[in-house]
Amino acid sequence: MEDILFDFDHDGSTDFAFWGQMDQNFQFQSQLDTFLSDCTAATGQLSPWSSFGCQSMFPDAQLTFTDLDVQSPGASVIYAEGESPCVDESLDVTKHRARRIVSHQPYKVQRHAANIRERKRMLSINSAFEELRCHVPTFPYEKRLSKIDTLRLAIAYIALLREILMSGCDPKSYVDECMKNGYKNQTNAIWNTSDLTARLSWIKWD
DNA sequence: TAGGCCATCTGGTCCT
DNA sequence: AGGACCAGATGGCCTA
Repeated sequence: MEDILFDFDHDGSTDFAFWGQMDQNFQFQSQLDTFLSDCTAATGQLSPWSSFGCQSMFPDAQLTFTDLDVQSPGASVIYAEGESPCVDESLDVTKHRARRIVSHQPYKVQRHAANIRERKRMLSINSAFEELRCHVPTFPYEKRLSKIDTLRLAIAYIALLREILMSGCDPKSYVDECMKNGYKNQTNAIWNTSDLTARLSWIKWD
């Protein structure tokens, strides 16, 4: 489980923070869309996201309207020029806090949003890798290919398929021939050709 | 325990 | 201006 923190500054005067325990296996994809759209829709009022969406995403989460530096774990506070932490409990404290937070909250909000977009982007890249893994030949007992191995094997596989096409031979007999005699047109092959042809031998060609 | 792989955060740059 | 893309840094997990 990982501690996470979301903080917001909607209209420059209101500030609230959210944090809770997040399961590492949390399925982001669908939730991210909701999160981003709710962030966009958020106004000075308590948003649907804060009261409902968060709780559905993070069952044991806490939602508070509070001063970030007091309650949020690990949150850093940037003080405005000439300011220092104040212990006065007057109304000025509220203004002081608001001004202090305003100075850095917009950046943090943008950064959180950018982080989420980046995570979403990486998810789409990873799903593409998963799809690619399904299209490259692997041994039944082989462990999951890494990203770099997936790319290299895919390159070698495409090259070999091109060779098969150019040769006009029966694919299976071409692979058998490669197994026996080695792959003749191997150039700059990062992926070991015998590995590739051995993988291809597992393919049911008919 | 070192090295490989991966997810995430972050700041910079480019593009729309 | 905001989002997409990218690469570097960092830390966690797993395996030899």
